[in-house]
Amino acid sequence: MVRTRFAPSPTGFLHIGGLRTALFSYLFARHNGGIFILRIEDTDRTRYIEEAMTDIMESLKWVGIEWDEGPDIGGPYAPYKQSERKDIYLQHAEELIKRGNAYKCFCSQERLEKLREEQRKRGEKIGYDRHCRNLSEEDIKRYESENKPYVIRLKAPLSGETNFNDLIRGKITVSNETLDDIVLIKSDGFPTYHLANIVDDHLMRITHVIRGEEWISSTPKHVILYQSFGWEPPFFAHVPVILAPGGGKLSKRHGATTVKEFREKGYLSEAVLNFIALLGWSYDDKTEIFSMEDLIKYFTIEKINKASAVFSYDKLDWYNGVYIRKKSPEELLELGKPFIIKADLLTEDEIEANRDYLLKIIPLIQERIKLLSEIPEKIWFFFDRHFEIREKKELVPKGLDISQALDLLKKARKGLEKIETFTKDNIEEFIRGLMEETGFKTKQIFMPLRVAVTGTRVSPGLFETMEVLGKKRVLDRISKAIYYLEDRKSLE
RNA sequence: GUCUCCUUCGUCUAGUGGUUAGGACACCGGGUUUUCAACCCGGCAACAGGGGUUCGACUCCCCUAGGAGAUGCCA
Repeated sequence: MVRTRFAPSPTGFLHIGGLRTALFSYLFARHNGGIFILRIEDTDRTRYIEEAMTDIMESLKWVGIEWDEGPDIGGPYAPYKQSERKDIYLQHAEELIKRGNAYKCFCSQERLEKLREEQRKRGEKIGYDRHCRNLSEEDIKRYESENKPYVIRLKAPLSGETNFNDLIRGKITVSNETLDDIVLIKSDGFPTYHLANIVDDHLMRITHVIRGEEWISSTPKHVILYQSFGWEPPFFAHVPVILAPGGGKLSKRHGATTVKEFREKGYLSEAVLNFIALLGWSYDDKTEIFSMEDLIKYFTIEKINKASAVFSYDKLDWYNGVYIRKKSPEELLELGKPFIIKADLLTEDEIEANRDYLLKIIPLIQERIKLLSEIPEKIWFFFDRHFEIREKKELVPKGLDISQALDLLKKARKGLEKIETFTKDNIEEFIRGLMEETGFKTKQIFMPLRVAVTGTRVSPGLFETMEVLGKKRVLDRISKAIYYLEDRKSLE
């Protein structure tokens, strides 16, 4: 039985890179009918952020990643929060000391810093000098009786080499001389990532460790840890990182970085999911659109790329447009609601009261937006409370003068008024006729009407827009434009 | 500095010794058209460099360069 886990530390909101690592881990488990576990690695209380755990869970759920065991739902190997498992790690570290594979180190942090500084200065390999590795029994006893603070370190082999087989990169070998005696238990009694992670992965029967490539250089030490316990290590797969456009880490400077931010900017979860799945993984040479179901069906580790991928906001935007166009008006309205409210366009109650109207508006803008957050700016003019002719000058397009525009608007008002059933087909029939009658070019006739009715020169199709607005609004707005032009008689 | 990993169009990628090196995004051009989109058609554009191995290398090996990560009582 395949068992994978996502093991974030709650030091901030879930990053898009973390989401992808979680996704790959999740997909692998699901593809193989296995179990996916969420484990919170909160062993660094100095960086702990209260809201982080909630955010991580909400972000995962948002894209449809669901765990079978986790801190909120428990499971056969609970608890799934490392701060609640402190004793387990301590016991294991002591076990290692007994086996002669770990030792107490009484070196102060000051000494270690000084040591590193000197090593750097002399251009030597930087790392712990194993000062306490062979302390005599008496020294240890003495320090202990003095209550001197200590950490527990792993005794790494001094010679030979350690290797492991990475499912993505193949065999990775390091010379043991380059290894350090890593800290297992900190002086505050909390375990480090290395210990807690290995102990939990073993205890929780994790079969495949799928994590970011920043862990590659730690893995040999982890392998030694497994060996020291006499445990069989799991399979490892280190997935490439996501880079910012131009290289380097993805940061706020480039745009959204946390899942929460993407959500708030108006990205759809399907788009984010589809996009990140294809960042470092591919199915074939042509398929671009994948649902979660598709991903589960097709996902294999072999198709994960070795090289890191650069994040492309352009492509994400394209995906978002694709998924927005797939939505029904009802769904899109539901998704757009928070954005409409946030932009102060309508209140929650107003949205409900205008539900049918909005459902007719949505299809008109659906293929014109890439982000949900663009909805308010595309539909504002449908609401009288906000309506104004924003681009008044455009009432009189190039090639027409004011009196011609006025004449046109008046004729249009008159004709539109006569239309009994105000449908786009009937409107079109009339306006086409008006074109013939006046002899004006299409642009010259559409633009004054478009500006009068929608307030700006960019809008959805005129006939559909008019139909949705309804006869009364259309006529009122045309009248408004006429009064404006008559009043001015000139447009400076 | 040392160690490890990585390297196909601007970007995401397909490719597993013999291909006109394919697709997608972006970009450019055209079509449709009522503005903006959407849509359709077309175009631009890549095997980091140098050595090998081989009848033949994008594919295998080595070196160099570039990039990334690690080098923490952070994960």
